Amino acid sequence: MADRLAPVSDALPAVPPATPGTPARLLLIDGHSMAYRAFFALPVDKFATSAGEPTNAVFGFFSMIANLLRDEQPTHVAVAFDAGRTTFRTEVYEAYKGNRNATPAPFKGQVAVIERVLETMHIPSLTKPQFEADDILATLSVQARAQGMQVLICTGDRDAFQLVNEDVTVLYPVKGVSELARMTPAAVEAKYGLPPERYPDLAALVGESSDNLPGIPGVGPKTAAKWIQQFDGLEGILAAADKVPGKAGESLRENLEQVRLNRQLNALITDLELPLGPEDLAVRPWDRAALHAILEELEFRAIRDRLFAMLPDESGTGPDIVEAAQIDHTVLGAGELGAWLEARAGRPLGIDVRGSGAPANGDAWGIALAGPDGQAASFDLAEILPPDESALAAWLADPAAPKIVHASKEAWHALVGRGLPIAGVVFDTELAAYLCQPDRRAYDLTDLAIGYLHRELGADEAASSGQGALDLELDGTDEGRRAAVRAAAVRDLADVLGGELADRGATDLLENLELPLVDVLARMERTGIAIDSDYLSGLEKSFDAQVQNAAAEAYAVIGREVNLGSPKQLQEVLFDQLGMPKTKRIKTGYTTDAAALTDLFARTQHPFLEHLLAHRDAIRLRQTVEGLLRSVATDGRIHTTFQQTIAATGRLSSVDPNLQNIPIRTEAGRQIRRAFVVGDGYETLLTADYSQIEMRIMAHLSGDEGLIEAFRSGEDLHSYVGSRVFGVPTDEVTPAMRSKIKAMSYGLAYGLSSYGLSQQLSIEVSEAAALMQDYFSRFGGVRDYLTGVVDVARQTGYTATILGRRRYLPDLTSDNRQRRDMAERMALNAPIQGSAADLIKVAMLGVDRELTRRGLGSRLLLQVHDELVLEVAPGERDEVEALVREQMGAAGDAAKDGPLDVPLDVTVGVGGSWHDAAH
DNA sequence: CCTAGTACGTA
DNA sequence: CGTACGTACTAGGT
Repeated sequence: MADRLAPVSDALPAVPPATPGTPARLLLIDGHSMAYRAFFALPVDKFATSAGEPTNAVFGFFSMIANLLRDEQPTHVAVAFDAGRTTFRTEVYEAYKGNRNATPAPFKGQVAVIERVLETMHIPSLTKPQFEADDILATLSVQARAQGMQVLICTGDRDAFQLVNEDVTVLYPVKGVSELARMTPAAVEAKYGLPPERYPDLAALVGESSDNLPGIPGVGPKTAAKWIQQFDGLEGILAAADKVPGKAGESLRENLEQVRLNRQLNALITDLELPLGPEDLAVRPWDRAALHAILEELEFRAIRDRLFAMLPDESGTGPDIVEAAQIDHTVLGAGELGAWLEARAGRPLGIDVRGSGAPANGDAWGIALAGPDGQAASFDLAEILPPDESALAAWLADPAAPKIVHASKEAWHALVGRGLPIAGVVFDTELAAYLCQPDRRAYDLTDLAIGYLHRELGADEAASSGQGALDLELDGTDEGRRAAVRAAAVRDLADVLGGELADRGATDLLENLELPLVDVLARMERTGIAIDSDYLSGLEKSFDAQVQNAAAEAYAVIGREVNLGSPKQLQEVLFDQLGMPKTKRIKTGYTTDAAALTDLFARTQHPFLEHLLAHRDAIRLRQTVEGLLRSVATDGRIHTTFQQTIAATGRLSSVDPNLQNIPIRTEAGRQIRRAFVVGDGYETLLTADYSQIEMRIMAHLSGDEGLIEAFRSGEDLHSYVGSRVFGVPTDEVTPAMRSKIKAMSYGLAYGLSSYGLSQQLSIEVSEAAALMQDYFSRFGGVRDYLTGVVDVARQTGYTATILGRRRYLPDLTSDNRQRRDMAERMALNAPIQGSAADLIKVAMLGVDRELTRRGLGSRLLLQVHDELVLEVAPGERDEVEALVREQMGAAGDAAKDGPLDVPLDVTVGVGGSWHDAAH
C-alpha cells in the first residue's frame, strides 16, 4: 500500500463559469427572430420527423444555442419571444410590420417546440404582452449593464444596434444562423459611419422595410449619415429641415411626419417591468433526461450526438451546467481502515465496488467507501493487507453497519466472489431511482448524479482524452480516486432520492420490499437451476433433424432454396411466386407471422405453408435449446440474472438467459422443461402457481360483487362468468363459450377493444361488441373500475398498485391520439400487472424468511411472474409445500388498504424436472 | 459493427 | 386496433 498521502482535493473538469474577478456574461436571444431565420436557412424537407412534423427551425435554433454556449461561455442566458402580433407599436401605427407574409404553415408549432426544449435546458423564455422581444432584450441589457455584466444580444432585428456599447454586443446573423456578425461599437461605426446610439436616427430617415416603415425617397444611408453628423442628430435635422438643400432636402420636408413616426417606433423600451432580472438568469443544470427524450421525440438521432457533443454539459468544458465532484480522497496506510471505519461507525457509507457482478462467478477487485464528512477511501483488493481486509470483511458482513450501494445485487455477487459477503444495505440508489421513475430503461450512476446532484462524475474523462496511460498510476490511485468519487455520489444520492421516495410514498416499498428482495434474488441467481445437459443435447439433435426435414420439404415444394428465416424472401415466395392472397400490411410489406400463415393454410391448403410452419417451430425450439446449452455453467447449472429495475409495472425480468419464457404451450416445447432437473443432494423440484392472479386482482380492485363471488364460490372462474354473461347454468357453458369469456376477461386487463376481441376470437366486431356489452351488464363494477382508473390516472398523473407502486403516464393528456390510447391501455394494465408483481414479491420474502427461520435446506430457484420454483431438500417436501401455500396465500394481507377481498389460490406440483413438477 | 424490423417464447 | 418482457435473426446502413 502506498504511503499515506495528504488528502487530495478532487476537482473534476467541469469548468466553473465565471472565475472570480471576471464579469458575468449575459446572453440574450430574440427567439422568434432567430427561429425564423433558422427556418429559412435550413431545408424543411430535410428536417422533419417520420410523422411529418417539420423541425428545421428547431434544429437550427438549437444548434445555434449550442454554438453560443460553447463559444461565448455565458454565465446567464434568456430567450425573449414576441407576445403576439399586436403591440403598442401597431396601436400607434396600424401598418407596423403589416407587410409581413402570413406565417408559413411548417413554421407554426416549431416555436412551441423550441420553448419546450428551452424548458428542459432551464433557460427562461420571456414574453411581455403588447411588447416585442427586442424591448425585453433592451430592458435586460440596460439592467445587466448596470450590474456590471457583459451582454450579448443575438437578434436579426437591426433596431437592436442602438443598444450596442462597450459592454453590449449584438450578434447579428449574416448567413443563416451559423454565421453571426459581432456588432461592437466599432463595427457599427464602420458599417454605418455613426456611433450605435445614432443608428435609430439613421433608420428613421432611411426606413426599415422589414418593419414596413418607409424611408425618405432618395435618401440612403450615406446621405442620412452625413445629415446626422452635420446637424448633430435627428432632432437637429428636423429643426433645420428648411435649410437642408437639394432634392433630398425637399423630400425630407415632404416626409417629416413619417420620419418622426419611424423614430418613435424604432426606439426600444428599456424600462419594462419584467418578472425576472438579469441576476435570475444564471445558467442552470439541464434536465438531461428530458432533453434527451425531447431530442429523441424530434428524431434528431444522427445529429443528436453531434448536438450533445457540442453541449457543454457533455463535454464538461462549458459553463457550470454541473458542479465538479468535490471530495477528500484518502489513500489509507496499512492497517488504518479499522480506525477509519470506527470513526464513522453507525453512519451510512456509500460504497463503490469495481468488479464483475455475474451471478455464477462474480469477483471484486476494487472498493471505495465514502463517509458523510465528504471523505472517501479506496482499496485495490488485490493488494489489500490482511489487517485492512479483515476490518473490511467484518464491516461488510455486519448487518448493523449501514451501507448505501448502487445496484446492490451486482455488488453482492462481486463481493461474495471475493469472499466478502455484504449485509446491511440500507439504500440502493438504482432501486430508488427505479421506484421514482419506473419507465426509465437505464439508471447509470453517472446519469443519476447529473440528474439529481447536478454533478459530473467524469468517469471516462482520462480514457477519452487519450491521456489515460499517462495519468494512471501503477498502484491504481487514479482508478481509486474515480471510485471514491462514485462512492461519494452514491452516498449523496441517497439523501436526494430518499426525499424523492418519501414524496411519492415509496419509502416502504424500497425498505420493506425491493431492498430485502435483493438478497433473495442474489441467492437464487447464485444457486441457479440444475440442467440435464445430455438430455438437452439429445433434444438439440432431434430439433435439428426436424429443421433439416422441414426445410428440405419446403424447398421441394417451391423448387428452390430460400432463406426461410427471411421475411423478405418469404414474401417473394408467398405473394409473388405462389400468388397467395395478401396478409396484414406491415412496414416492410405483408406479414408472414404464424397467425397469418395458419390462416393462409386454412384457405389454400398449400403444403409449403405446412412445412414452413413446421420449420419455424423446429428452428425456434432448436434455438432455445442451443441458448440454454450455452448458458450452462461449470457447476452444471444455469444462473439467470433477475433484473429488478426494468419492467415499468414492477415485474422482474430474466436475462442471460431468460428463464421466464421457456416454452410450455406445445408438447415439443414442454420437452425442454424436462431438462430443468433437481440438483444433486435434493429430493425434488416444487412449483407453486397463483391461479388467475390478475383476475383476482381485478375483482379486488373493482370491488365487483359478481366477480368477487365467482372467486369465493370456488367454481371454475370462466364457466362462472360465462354462465352469467350468457344466462345459462354453469354446467351448460360450452367450451367455446368458456374460451370466449376467458379471452375477454384477460383482454379487459390489457385495454382490449371490440376490434381486438373480434380479431382474437375470429368473430365479427359487432358480435365482439355485443359480448362486451353483456359482460359489462353483469359485471358493471369492472367497467366502472376500468373507466375510473384511467380518469384517476389522468388527474394524478400516475397509476398505483396495492402496495402504492406508481407508474407515471404523462401521455394520458397527449394531443396525439395514438400515444394517448397507448397510455390509457398502460393505465388499465399497470395496477393489475403491478399488483400481481407486488404480491409475488411479498410471497418470495415470506417463503425465504420461513425457510431460513425453520432452518430448512430447501431453496428458491426461479420466479416466473406468478410461479415460484423451489428445490426441496430431502424430507422437507410436505413442510415446504405447506409453507409455500401459506406464504403465497397470505401475501394479499400486505396490501396498503387492507387484505384482499378475494382468496389467493395456489396450485402446487412436485417432480424431478420442471416439466414433471407442473400440474 | 450497429440499428430497425420482424417474429415468437413466457406471464 | 391487448399489457409486460428478452432473444435471435435478416437486412441495410456503416
